[in-house]
Amino acid sequence: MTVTNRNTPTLRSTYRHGDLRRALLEAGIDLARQGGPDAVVLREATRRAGVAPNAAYRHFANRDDLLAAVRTAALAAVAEAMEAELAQVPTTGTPTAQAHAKVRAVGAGYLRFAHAETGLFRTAFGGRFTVQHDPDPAMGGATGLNPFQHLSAALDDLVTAGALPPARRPGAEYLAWSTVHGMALLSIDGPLRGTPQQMLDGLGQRLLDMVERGL
Amino acid sequence: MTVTNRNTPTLRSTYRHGDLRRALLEAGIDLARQGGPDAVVLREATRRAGVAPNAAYRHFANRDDLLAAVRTAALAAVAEAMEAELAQVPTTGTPTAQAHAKVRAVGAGYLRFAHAETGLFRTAFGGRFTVQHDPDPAMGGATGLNPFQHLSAALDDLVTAGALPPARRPGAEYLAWSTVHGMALLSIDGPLRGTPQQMLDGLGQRLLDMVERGL
DNA sequence: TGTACATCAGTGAACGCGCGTTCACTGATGTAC
DNA sequence: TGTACATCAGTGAACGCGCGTTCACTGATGTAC
Repeated sequence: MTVTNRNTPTLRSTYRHGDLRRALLEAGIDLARQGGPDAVVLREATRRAGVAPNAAYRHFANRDDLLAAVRTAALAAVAEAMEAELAQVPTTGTPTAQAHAKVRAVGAGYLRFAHAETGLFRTAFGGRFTVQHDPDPAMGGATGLNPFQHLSAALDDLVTAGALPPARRPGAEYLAWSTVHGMALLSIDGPLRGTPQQMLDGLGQRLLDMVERGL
Repeated sequence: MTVTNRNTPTLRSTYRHGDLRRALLEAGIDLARQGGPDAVVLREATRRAGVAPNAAYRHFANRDDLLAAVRTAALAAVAEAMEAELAQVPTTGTPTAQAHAKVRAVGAGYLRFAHAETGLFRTAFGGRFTVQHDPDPAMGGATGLNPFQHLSAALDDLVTAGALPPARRPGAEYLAWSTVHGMALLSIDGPLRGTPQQMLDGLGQRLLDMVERGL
């Protein structure tokens, strides 16, 4: 692992702390998990890492830089939740049925993540955010696809299976995403807050029915 | 207007400032309009009203109390946007057509408001919020209906007109609201940010098509 | 109508808070000879 | 292998900031007689 090369800048294999960057990032993720993006406080992260406040500046340009790293991790976690749902889609059944199931899996993963990991969800999608259109290993699970790309892929499958007219494909991800994003937020901050998971799941399924019929 | 009664606490008709409560509230609304809920800063509101910071405590219990008043005003503004759209629904046409048009009007009002008054929208629906189920003059326009109640009424009309099976009515407001809420947020904070109003309107119409078909 | 009094809206000054960030530093580690 | 040196991760102390909020006050206004 430790390859020192005369011609390239020397990379130290260890730091005094061990791996302070990772420790700070993980503290940040924990803070986000509990309190959303505003809870990602640089000083608190250093406190949890057992280090002086300014030590963070060796690893992150500033507080926003740390927050951005936390957000990337949160996006990856959303992608993993989707992948967990996708993995449960049976490979039996018609291509059409499978394609529909995949779209539902992506949506259900999103909704369940929002409910189970509220703080991380709000960190990923709570403030301003954009989506990348190219796979990025940092943002996905095994596949390297981010949440948006999982949705796109599922919709493409729907077209391939003949379950969605190609003419309706453009922009469809924004319609589907809107739907599921809205319910996620209503269930976190809005009037659906406090609704038991079971009812939320039922409502989520009705929502996905609506999208299937409506797209 | 000034009725002084021996048996009830005396109500002064004027204050030194004139009406500091209103001045602070309006400053707060202005701050929210420009920067969302976090921008509603008590000290800044007093600055704009030309008054010492602590003067606010004569009229609001604390900063949260001021924010709550601003939020109520923001909700009323959303309701008014909906009412403006509803007023344009032609009274000709079948009851079914009218009912559909009303649902669309409510949705379009919501989406347009989110785009035109981003800060107020985020103040109304950005953080934790609940909806009242009883009309409250403070929250509505002429009707006193809040945004949620407008949506409910429109869906009821859809059932009455026979365009929505009664069995599907319960919970339908959450499905419809989710859809439109999600797009509103994607167009404010998400990947739809910066999309021109015209395209957003088109996407919004497709979204409402989807809801109509899917409900 | 005039005067003494009570009310209470707004003042002026100060508080503690926790934050992000900068500075000059120190001393453990890796490197060159 | 040993020694002198350079690097740079983490330290310690301090900063200015703007915030919400509390305190004792003052003086314009309305009220009672």
